[in-house]
Amino acid sequence: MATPGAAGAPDETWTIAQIADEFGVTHRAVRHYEDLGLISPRREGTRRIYRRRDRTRLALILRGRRLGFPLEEIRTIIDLYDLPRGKRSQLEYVLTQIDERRADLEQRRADLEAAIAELEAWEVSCRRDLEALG
Amino acid sequence: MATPGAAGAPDETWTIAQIADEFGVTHRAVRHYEDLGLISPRREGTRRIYRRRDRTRLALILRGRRLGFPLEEIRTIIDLYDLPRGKRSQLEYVLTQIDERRADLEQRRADLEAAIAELEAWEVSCRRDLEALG
DNA sequence: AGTCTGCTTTACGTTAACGTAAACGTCAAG
DNA sequence: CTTGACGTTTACGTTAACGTAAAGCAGACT
Repeated sequence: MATPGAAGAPDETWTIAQIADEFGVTHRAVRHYEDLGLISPRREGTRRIYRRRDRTRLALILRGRRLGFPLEEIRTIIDLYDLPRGKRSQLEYVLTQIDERRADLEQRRADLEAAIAELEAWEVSCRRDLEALG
Repeated sequence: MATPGAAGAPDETWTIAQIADEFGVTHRAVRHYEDLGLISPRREGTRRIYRRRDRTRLALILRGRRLGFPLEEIRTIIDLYDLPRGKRSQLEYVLTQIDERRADLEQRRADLEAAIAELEAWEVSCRRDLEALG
């Protein structure tokens, strides 16, 4: 679509404007993520070339951001994905990291559920008051 | 406990150090929330006096913060709690606000579930690799 | 009286996550 | 060949959410 070759080819590439547009962020933001080492697109001369792997990472970054994680923390998380997991010690390290992350996420989930439940109870009470008014 | 009167009395009060300590934040943070209008403790002379209502608000603030909401947004939310909900128009306004908030929270929940599911799948794959190593 | 502890205001400093110009390269179209 | 459209680096600006002095009051202890 963006480059020659069959649609959906595994070596499809995009420019910075294309992915920024597609993900709804600015080029500045994308370059910022690169400065912090969250993505590292290839270069064609001086131009940045984004591939599927970069898109995947960007999606992870944005989700992490929506969840309120600081970019530095997001970096350590997605870096874990690329860690060589051949040796036992590395696997065990990844597992402990996963546990930490999950504990964090579970805490967030608890907060979320509480907030949602509160909102719903509130809504019910509002609707009841409304009906009482005719 | 902190002031004369029976424990659990509805007019119990606390100093800034006490609530800051109890909620695990700094006095500076608490005063910052006040600067932004998120809490407004009574004064005894020049000293701030915190009551149950302030504690409730602080709890809401901190949960909002854990959820990654900006303080300004948190302010508009908890201000809604104190809105007079006598008239129909006010009730309807609150209901629309509740809907907006809930849509936001549902989005976050989706992100959260996705992240957790991903982590779990990853963990399974790691454990499988570990077993393969003996 | 002196000193400590706890609280106060005022105000500048800091970090994160970009925004926003400035100044320049480059390739295809007019 | 000049004009755009798009890309690049460098660097200062901005907002949020506090941190961190600095300097002073007020009641309790010694």
